Amino acid sequence: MESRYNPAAVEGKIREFWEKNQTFKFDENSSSEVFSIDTPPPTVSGDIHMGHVFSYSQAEFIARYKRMRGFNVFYPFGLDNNGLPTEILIEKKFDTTAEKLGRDKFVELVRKEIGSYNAAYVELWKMLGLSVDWSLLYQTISPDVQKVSQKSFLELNKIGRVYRKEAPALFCPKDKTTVSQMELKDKMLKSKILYLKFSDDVTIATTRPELLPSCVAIFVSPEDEKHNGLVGKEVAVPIFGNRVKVIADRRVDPAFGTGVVMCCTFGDQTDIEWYKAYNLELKIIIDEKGRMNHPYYNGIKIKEAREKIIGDLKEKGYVIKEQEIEHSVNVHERCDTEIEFIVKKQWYIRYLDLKEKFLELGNSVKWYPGHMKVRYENWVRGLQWDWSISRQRYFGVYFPIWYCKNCGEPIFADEKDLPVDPFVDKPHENCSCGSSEFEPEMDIMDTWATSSLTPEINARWGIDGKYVKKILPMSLRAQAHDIITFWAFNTIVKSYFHMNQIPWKTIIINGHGLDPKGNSMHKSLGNVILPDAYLKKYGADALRYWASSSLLGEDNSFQEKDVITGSRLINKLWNLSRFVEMNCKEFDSSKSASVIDAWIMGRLDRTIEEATIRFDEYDYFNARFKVEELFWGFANDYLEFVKDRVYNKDLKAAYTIKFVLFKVLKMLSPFMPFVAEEIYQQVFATDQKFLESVGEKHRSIHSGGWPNRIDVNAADGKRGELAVDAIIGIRKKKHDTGIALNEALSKAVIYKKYQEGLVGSLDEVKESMRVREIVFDGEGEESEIVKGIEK
RNA sequence: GGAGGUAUUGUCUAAUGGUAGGACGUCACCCUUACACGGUGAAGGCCUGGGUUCGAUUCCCUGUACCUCCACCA
Repeated sequence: MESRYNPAAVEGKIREFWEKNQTFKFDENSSSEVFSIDTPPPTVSGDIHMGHVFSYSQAEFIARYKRMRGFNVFYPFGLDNNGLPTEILIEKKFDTTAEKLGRDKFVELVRKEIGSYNAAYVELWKMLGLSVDWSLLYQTISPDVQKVSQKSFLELNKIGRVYRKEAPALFCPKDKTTVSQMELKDKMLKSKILYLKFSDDVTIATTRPELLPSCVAIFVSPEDEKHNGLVGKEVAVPIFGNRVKVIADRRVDPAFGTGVVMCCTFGDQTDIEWYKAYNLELKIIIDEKGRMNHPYYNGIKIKEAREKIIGDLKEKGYVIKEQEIEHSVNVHERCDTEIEFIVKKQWYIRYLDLKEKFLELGNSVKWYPGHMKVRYENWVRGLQWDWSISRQRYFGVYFPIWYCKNCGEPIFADEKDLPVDPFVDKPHENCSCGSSEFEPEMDIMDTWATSSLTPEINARWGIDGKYVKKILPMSLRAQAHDIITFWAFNTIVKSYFHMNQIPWKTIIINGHGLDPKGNSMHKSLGNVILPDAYLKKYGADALRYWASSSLLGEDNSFQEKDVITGSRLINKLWNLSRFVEMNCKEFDSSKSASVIDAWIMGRLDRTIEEATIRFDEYDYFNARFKVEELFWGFANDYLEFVKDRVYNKDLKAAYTIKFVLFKVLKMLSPFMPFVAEEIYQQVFATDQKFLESVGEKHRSIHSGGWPNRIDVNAADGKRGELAVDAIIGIRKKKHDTGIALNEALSKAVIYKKYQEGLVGSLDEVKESMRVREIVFDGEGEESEIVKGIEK
């Protein structure tokens, strides 16, 4: 072995070794129980940062553990490269927009460009040592996945779960697309609130004066005595002069503004509720390009419209008061643009009637940590809308639909033709009205409509179906907590509709990797930390060590020192292995009589038990913690105590060291797979005699052989503990009196009460600390063992 | 406004109904034939206020702070 561990060189070599041996290949013919893992396909929209490293590593520890436990692990990977994020990526790169290029050219450009991003992504994940079966790689934009997604849509249509409806939709004027509830965030914005005089007794405070032409009613609170008298009357809208009714509704807060609200179609969600509840008129004044289409404005932009009408209102004396306020508004999370409402025909998935069912399904999945289920339940209970899946964008999965140019009827594609591109393909038959002229559905599907199908995609449902029976429901879903409400939820929805079962038996929810100050990493904050430099400097194992440094579900800030700690552990493991290579070539695997050997074996046994229990609960952190605890005791105490025995050709001590290292290496290998594999190959794989003694037969350390409990002599182990305490006591005395640890002592004095307990292990204590004679004298304090030492 | 989570030394993070372990940093000592990318040792901590208990950092309640999600914001 090299005297120094070189992660960069070793990791490359080991990756090749795994690839050549197909170590992580899912074995289709195996009779072993399958463990299938559903992992998030990362959005291909920018760089992979430490946050990704953090969460993906955590699922990976489980994959490696399960594989070693003998499961036939199905561990696929996906790339989410359709939809808006991908479009924005390419638009930025070429400083253009889809609108400028036109649909066809734009889609072609994205398709061409996306390949290089994919490759870079996969490369980095490989560098990090994800034990994925890369032959199972999927992309959400691939024809196969489009097929699955379109099939899902057709199936939902068959069972009456999709419908098309003209409905108010959240709309982003900048991206020119409808967005879902999920894509909104709050933002504090400075704004003006105007107090507008509608009549002598009606003054309305509004931040959206430009919506005045779409004012269809006025609302007051039923408890508002000041304005109660107005209910039922009609009031004229300033400038436009049309008369609108005053209605009482409890959604009005009499204390806000003037206590009187105008309802415009639409300014916010309450407007929509009122519109529905009171069957109000619909006045659309913002078009799909985000421009005002009311004649008064003549096609100008929303912000310009606001300026224009404020000027007009002031001029005509309608403005009583004007205030600067700061209020939070709904903005599109990707571009920070204020959200508008438009009315449009959209495809929806109808599921509001199934809340109870979804709660029940959520209950049949095991959640780790358990409290994450509550978030899911809150989301389901609070659902108010069906799922809108239409997006007015270009690059994504197309709806498999055409509309008859004559009668407008939608024509659904045939399942056997999937995937279809409605812009290129045509229906096989004429419309029932006789027309043969069709136009394609212009919209694409919401990306979640596709990524909610990852279990079905992995199972190749609708492709060749080859894994449907083998892997569904999947054993495990791993994801972060921020997308419980859509990814986890929507996946459950789709699995229920298509498979009538839960998508996975267990879900683990990881936290976020944060920046060193504890803030989440965002490009806009400029605090994104990329793994590349750290990967180069410390290696993948050390980064993975950081990723395993907090409990499942907890956030953890990235600290370089944690990576350094990981590389210290790696270094120690390496050097200890070198010791074994140099000194433990010869060994005797028969039972040792040493109580100190029994002590370390006892600790090893307990560690195996605990690490196994922890891992089975997806508590990788404490599994690692227990093993590490044992390892440092093994390296700094046990090895130091028995070194002299090994130098003096004690072959049983040599075997004990080799044995413990072997088991520790196995248990650390899910966390630091590269160095573990390298040591396994160099020290153990070629040692036939040792492999036979432990019954090991795996080519790779990761292929199997998670340690089983070992047979230990508990009584000897207990005596060993006292001997170790005595040794540590002498070591401390040596330190306190300034005697070097390797210096010989003529005598050590141990308190009398320990005499009995040390019968049979005195020689080992003497040998470890190089003491010629041990005598017993004195009573001593509670926890003290050693009274004194003499040179 | 609602829901969930978190609060441990200078920093990051565990465990625990009987005053807390590790890492980095700090200090002291040691180049002991695997490792100075090392070893031995030291100093340093349980957010506030209640309650349960013989005893609480740990359980319960309250407050405060922070994080996440949801709703609202005329």
